Amino acid sequence: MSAAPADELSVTFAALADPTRRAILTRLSTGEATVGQLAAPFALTQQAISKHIKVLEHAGLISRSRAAQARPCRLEPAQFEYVADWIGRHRQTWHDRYDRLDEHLAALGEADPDATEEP
Amino acid sequence: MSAAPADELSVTFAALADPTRRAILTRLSTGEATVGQLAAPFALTQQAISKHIKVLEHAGLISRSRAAQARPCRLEPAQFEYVADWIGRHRQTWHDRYDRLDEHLAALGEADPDATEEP
DNA sequence: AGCTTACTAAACTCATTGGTTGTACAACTA
DNA sequence: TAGTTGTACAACCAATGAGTTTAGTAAGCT
Repeated sequence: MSAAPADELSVTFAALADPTRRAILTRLSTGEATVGQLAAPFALTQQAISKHIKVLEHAGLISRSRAAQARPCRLEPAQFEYVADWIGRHRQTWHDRYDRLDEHLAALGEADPDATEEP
Repeated sequence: MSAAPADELSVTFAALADPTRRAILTRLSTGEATVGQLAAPFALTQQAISKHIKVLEHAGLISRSRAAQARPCRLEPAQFEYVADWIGRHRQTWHDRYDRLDEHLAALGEADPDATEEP
């Protein structure tokens, strides 16, 4: 049955949900690198890394240029902003609620039976 | 061959990589809700939602209590902080590099053929 | 006790994913 | 030109994931 037609956020989160790909991103945060350079630290075939890179590229997290035979990769920050934004909004909403709950608990701490509340 | 033994960050990102689950989280950011309440808006069986909830709980993004037969769910903010932190660090690193690259390009009045760099 | 409500568990599809090998191809090097 | 380097593509496989149906449990209602 399979799920949704792959919305952008899902694709991006899915791309981040793999330690190998996150390691690649971490490596790229120190500068551009070719597929071979990225593959070197891993006990995986170059083809496997190539696939991971394709996933990251498709998610918009990296982009690639061309330099002779090499295809150097670099981070694409806009997509990071995108996911950071989504997370941030949810975190914020929670904090808002938490603050209200805090007030509420503080109010209850006064042992005032008049304190009525609702969701 | 299957990859890693599911590190925490991977599990959490994977949990976020589904629009249904993100919708559930969005709903929960407006307050606690039971499985039935969470299932209502979706064209999915309640069992499917129950599975999604289990995934979110396993990822530490939500927690559940008990109220009669109901199992109300609520957001668990610590995990949001965790992923926000990871994203934030990478975004920051990139910004640092971008700044340096900027300086670098500015400093580069004329051609320097091999400007390779590393950590 | 029996019925209903709210949920969980198990068994089964089917599609996707992460990995492999083997091959191909384009761009440099000798 | 021939050989090497850097990468991609295709076919395949095992494991996971998202969904279903069918039961099963547990708490409240009458």
